Amino acid sequence: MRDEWTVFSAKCPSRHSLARIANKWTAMIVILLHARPLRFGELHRQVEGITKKVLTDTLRALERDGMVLHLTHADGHARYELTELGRTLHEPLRALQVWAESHVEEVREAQDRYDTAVDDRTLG
Amino acid sequence: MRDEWTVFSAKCPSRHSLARIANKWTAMIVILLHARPLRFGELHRQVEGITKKVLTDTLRALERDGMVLHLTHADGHARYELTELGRTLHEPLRALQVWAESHVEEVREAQDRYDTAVDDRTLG
DNA sequence: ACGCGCGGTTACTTCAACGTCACCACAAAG
DNA sequence: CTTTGTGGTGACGTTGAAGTAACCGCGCGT
Repeated sequence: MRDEWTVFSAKCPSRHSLARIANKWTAMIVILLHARPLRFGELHRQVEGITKKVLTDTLRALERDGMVLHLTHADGHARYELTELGRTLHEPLRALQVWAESHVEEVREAQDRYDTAVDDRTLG
Repeated sequence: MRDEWTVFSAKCPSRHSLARIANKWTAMIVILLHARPLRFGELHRQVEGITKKVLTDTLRALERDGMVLHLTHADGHARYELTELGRTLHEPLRALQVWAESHVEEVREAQDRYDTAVDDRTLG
């Protein structure tokens, strides 16, 4: 491998990490787990639209990459929680959420402009 | 739509924005374009492993969402560049790159631990 | 005039993500 | 001891994202 070990080189391991964290499900799960450990069903309800399968797959992937732990608590229930490593992800991912929510209008307007421009071109 | 207008509600438009920006190709393109406007071929060479099709698709999507412009410069060549809106994305996405590149080792170790733990379980 | 590289587009294929549904172990409630 | 809810797993099908390859108009060099 050459010196520059960046996400821009296809085979650099950081490319895999980037793909894992630059992902909407990862972002939502990490943000929720940052507040407190959650049970499977709690996550499933809070992340609207995710299926049980995708939720389990994502949680397993996050466990494998060392961002999430699955631990049985004192009350006998298992909960998912962030590892040290996972905690360091919260700030950057939370920034994405903030961006997405605070620029909704600008994005919608841009889409409208783009779509009517395309319509004008195709319809003459 | 109810009051809470967050990425966690499936039909909130911010969910679409989150999906667009929480994406490895988006991240790489925005980071590169932040330095300076680039031509198609320059982007294609710098984002290793991306195909022309995926690159065009991603650029069109970013144009539509108001993050990127496609402008012909004084030298007669068209270049892609960030809009005002697109510039505001650089910092959060750059943070993802930094994270990915600086935690390569920790992630690799976690994967090793996870995989050997799974092996131990399945192989007895 | 001719080939060549650039910046795509298009048609078709492949593959990974995701959805659906059935099922299961376990625990608590009735 | 049946029923209900939780927390999954696994098989299977579908969709959408991405890969492949061929092609094309344009400008540039020769």
